[in-house]
Amino acid sequence: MLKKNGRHDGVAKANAARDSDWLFSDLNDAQREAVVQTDGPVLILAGAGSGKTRVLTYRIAHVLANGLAAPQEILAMTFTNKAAGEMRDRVAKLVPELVSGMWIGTFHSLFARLLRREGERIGYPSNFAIYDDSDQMTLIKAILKEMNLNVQANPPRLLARKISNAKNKMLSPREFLETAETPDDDLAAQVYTLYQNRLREQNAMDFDDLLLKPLELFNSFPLVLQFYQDRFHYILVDEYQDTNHAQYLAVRLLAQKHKNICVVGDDDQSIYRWRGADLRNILDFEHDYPKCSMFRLEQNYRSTKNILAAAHSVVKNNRQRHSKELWTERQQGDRVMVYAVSDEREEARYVVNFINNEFRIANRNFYDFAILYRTNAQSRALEDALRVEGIPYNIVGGLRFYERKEVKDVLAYLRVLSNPADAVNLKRIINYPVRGIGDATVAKLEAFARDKKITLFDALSRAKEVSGIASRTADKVISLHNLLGKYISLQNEFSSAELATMLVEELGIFRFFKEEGTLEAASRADNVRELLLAIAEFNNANGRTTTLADYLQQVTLVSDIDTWNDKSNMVTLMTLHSAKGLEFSVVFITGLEEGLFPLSRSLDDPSALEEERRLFYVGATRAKEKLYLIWAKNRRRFGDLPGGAKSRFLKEIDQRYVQTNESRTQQLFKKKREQSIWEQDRMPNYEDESQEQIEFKVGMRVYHNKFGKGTILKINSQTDNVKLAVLFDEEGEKKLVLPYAKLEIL
DNA sequence: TCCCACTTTCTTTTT
DNA sequence: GAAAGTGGGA
Repeated sequence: MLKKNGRHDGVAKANAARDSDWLFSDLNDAQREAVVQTDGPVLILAGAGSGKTRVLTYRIAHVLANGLAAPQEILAMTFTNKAAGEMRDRVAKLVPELVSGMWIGTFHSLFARLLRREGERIGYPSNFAIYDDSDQMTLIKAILKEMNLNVQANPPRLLARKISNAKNKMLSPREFLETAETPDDDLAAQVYTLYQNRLREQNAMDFDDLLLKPLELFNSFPLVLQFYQDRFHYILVDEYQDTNHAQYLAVRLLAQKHKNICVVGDDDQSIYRWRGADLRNILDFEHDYPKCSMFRLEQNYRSTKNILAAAHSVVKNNRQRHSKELWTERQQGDRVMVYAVSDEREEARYVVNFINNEFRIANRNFYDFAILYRTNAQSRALEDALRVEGIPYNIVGGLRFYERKEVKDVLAYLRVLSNPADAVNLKRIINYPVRGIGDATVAKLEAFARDKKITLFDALSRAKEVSGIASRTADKVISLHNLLGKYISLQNEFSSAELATMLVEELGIFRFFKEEGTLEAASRADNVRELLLAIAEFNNANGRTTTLADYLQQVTLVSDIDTWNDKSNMVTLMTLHSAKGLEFSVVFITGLEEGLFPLSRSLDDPSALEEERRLFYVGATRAKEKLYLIWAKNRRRFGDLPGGAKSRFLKEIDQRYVQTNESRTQQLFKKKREQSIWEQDRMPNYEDESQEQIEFKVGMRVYHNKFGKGTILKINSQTDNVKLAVLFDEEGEKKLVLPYAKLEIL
């Protein structure tokens, strides 16, 4: 990404002239060749930081400026909305008058658009719902219940994964059932069958369906396929290494007529195998499109020589890759810093110190820094340290706004209004706010609906007919149906923002939070307010004609990175996965321990391990000037402290590019060992320092950084975790688990 | 049907 | 230490 260098200014001035100056002034030879080769299939192998987005956007601009195609004849697919938005903006800078009408977006959003237009043919009315992971999980749990199966013996998460894997292999429920080899798979196939039926009944699709249903549509309706084949003269795919089989097939079908398909990718940056991404799609491109042109972009404009060389020395250990090495004209730069620390808290303190140091020695801003980790759970200790130091930070991922309970509740109403067949969301709100319709009643209604072959929503209106539902309960059910029915018909008269506002008012949600009176309820109310604001904003940005379904789709298909604001001056914390495609002056990769990065689950699977290695490569190549790699000897995971071993990736780095500053504790340890070499080697036990459990006694005054001061009432040390009952002066009595509660003795 | 207290799980990564 | 799930009692 070359967003901040001055070269773009010249570009902005260029207009859509036939012979475009910018084509020559802004691109290197390889990039230019890739841009002007517009005919036929093109594979661009673009290394990290080699300007692949630039090539894609210039290619689109080139096609448009030279009249090779009209905007609506261009289809460009990415994986995140952020990437799509960036691409659109950059094309707009080059050829401002030619951008509207292009299909630029994520696979999921573009395919959803296609399905809203054409899905009716395969039985999906245009208002179909999109189920996210949690909807999916809710549905699977309901199915297990229906099948009288134990949730504990059959973890819904596992089933969801199996179903998704089957879908990614394009196996129908029947095919999956036929190929099932174990009883577990057999069961999964049965759940899959019901799951797919329920989705259809509820006019809903999950994320996988968004990619698969277009294929179903194309296969059943060749004329529809033909229409889109004719339409899209130029097709471009970003991050091609992350496409799965369905995406591969869809792209191939769409490109069949004009064959102007251009894919950009880097096999070294393929990190979504677990989501069905198939590396073969990029490795076999030449085979699939025999007459394709191939271009390699190997000049890196981002990182220093040291960073690039260090990253390469790791990734070259992978066997499944095109061999290649990036080069750069940039300076040698500092060596990559590798640090060993005692635990995650020290790790966080180190990061904070480094940030402060970088501020002193180099003239940096907060947005120059990124702290990367393998799992979201690692952010906590880092956040604590940043907060203590008063460093502004921004977390990408973690709890999303749209995943908060109160937000989901209101959204659930809107989703039912948009698609009344959506039983997953209807069940979510059927007793929210509490209106005396319990599980037993819902179960009877569901049975009735199934028996009469109607939707749950329609069953609500006939509650009186359901045997076993008391008359008073049936009245409540019917009044809910009336309420929903009223708003469903109001949809045509009011914008979705107005509708949502009226609904929240009528439900008395704010009143409900106010009565609760707690700080937490107030913040929940704020979140609902924010949601209403967001809906209004969406209406304003996209015009009043936008439907509720449009808004809900957008909400469901946003990713964490889409909402990240790279202009705010804050340190960014995020997972390595989220960091793909970004760049920062200074990058910290934390938690480089065997078992965490690479993750333990991948240790015995060579392909998975290679993917972890690519993830390391992706992380390291985000850095422009400085790269810090940190590992901790002890890290709290699952409550206990496994002795962490240094990640193999650290050992694989060519030491010529590395500077290792042993931590103070490690030096002490080394010194001690030298003094008494005959003594048994033992890692210092940091836990003993921080948790002198014997010190706590009943009656003692203590301090907790959330609850304040208090007195210990009771100590229960029978279990592994010592539990304390403490009477806090402000907050009253609380039960605390010692290893988690950071209690100080006063 | 609802509420509270207790237990269990969470830790891969995401459209 | 949070969130989600479970089970007993009102």
